[in-house]
Amino acid sequence: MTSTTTSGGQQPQTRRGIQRRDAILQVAEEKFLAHGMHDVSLDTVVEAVGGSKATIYQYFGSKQGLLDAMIARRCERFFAEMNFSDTLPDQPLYEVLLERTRRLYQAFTAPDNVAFSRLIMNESQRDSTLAQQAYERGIGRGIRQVASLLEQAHQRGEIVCSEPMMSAAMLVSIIRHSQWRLLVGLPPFESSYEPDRFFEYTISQFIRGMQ
Amino acid sequence: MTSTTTSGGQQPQTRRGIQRRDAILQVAEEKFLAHGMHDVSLDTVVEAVGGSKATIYQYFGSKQGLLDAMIARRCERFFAEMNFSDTLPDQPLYEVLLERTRRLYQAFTAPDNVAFSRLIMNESQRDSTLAQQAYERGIGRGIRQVASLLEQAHQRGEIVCSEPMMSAAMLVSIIRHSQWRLLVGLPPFESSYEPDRFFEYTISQFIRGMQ
DNA sequence: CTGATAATGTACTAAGTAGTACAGTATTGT
DNA sequence: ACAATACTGTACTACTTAGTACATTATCAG
Repeated sequence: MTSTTTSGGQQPQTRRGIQRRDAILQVAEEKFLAHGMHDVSLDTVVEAVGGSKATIYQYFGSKQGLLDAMIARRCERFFAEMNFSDTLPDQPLYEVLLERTRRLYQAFTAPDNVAFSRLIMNESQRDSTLAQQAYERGIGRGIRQVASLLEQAHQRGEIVCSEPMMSAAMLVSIIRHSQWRLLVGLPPFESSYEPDRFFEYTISQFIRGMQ
Repeated sequence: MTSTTTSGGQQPQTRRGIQRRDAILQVAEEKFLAHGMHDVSLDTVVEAVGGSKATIYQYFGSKQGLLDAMIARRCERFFAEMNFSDTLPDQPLYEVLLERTRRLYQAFTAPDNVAFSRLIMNESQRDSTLAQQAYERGIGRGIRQVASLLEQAHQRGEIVCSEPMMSAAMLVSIIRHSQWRLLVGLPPFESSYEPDRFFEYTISQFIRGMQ
């Protein structure tokens, strides 16, 4: 994850090779996210992308290597989405948290990211380091950023918050909860609330608890 | 899930058959939880439990049937653990919620149940009804019960809570969050808090938000 | 004890699939 | 244009594994 994707196979050397590698990753991502790694054979991938397995083994070394590369690629994109500020703007905390929560919610409940979470979680049984990094740079980062906002609001005197990480974890975990529901095919909230209504209510109560 | 486990294969007719069926389920459960269904072959199961595949197909019809029976069995046990009261005892709400939260936490973070959640989630890609039922009777039930407690506390005048389901979801989702962390091999909380300290802090803030 | 039925071990089949060898084809710098 | 090199299609192998056929052995009611 430090070096973009060196492990496994050789890097392509020609323009065509680069395009082929990208196309393979693209198709593999679709298939793996839709059906899970175990239920997608390399022959299926080859059939959809054209070419042959030789190319896949050339660039990725193994099926696992292909999955790893696909995961690394998706992580990059996802972590880029998560690039929020962690300095508290000059607005009421309520507005700031509402906006931040909405954005995190959007990111975590996008269908592709729901499927991606499932994949990551499955793979964590084989090797957990990947899932741990995805956690730290995904939801974990979201929590730390919210904690930072809370700490600044505390220093500003807007709230009293002795344990920003704990409070932030409480708030952000409701997003993960919605993701979990979507993962098993349920609507994102217990009753058929609109997200906005849920967040407005929740964040109100959350902030009132720190006053 | 309505009829205990009829689908798939034939029920055993002799005492020995019943014992064999149980032994197979026991071993399958261990293996499936530890490594995931795809990475455990029936030959592995047979090797561990003795006997032969013929017996498995006799009782369960297919590998999928064995998994389904194993899941049904675990669900029964898990749902029994979740059998908490939903009438508010004559104690401070803080005490009640703290106790309830501790218990839910115990249930959801027990290693077997963490592994079981992973299995359920994987299977939800193939057929989501099972995962949905597990959700509704597991964490969903926990949320509804907490909501009921909140509603009673509201009527008692101890708190103001216009949307008990929303508030309950906020509180209970932190337990699922810990489960998720354990699932990927991280410690259950962001920093190395003791569970009790985390819950005391969180529930205090949670209740203060409803006053 | 005995016949009927249930359980199970042996020995297979059939199918799918990860991974490879190698020859032929495209690409690219000069 | 022309090597040199990178790429890729064909055609395989080796292996795993879900599922089955059938003969043998255990169980049990009367």
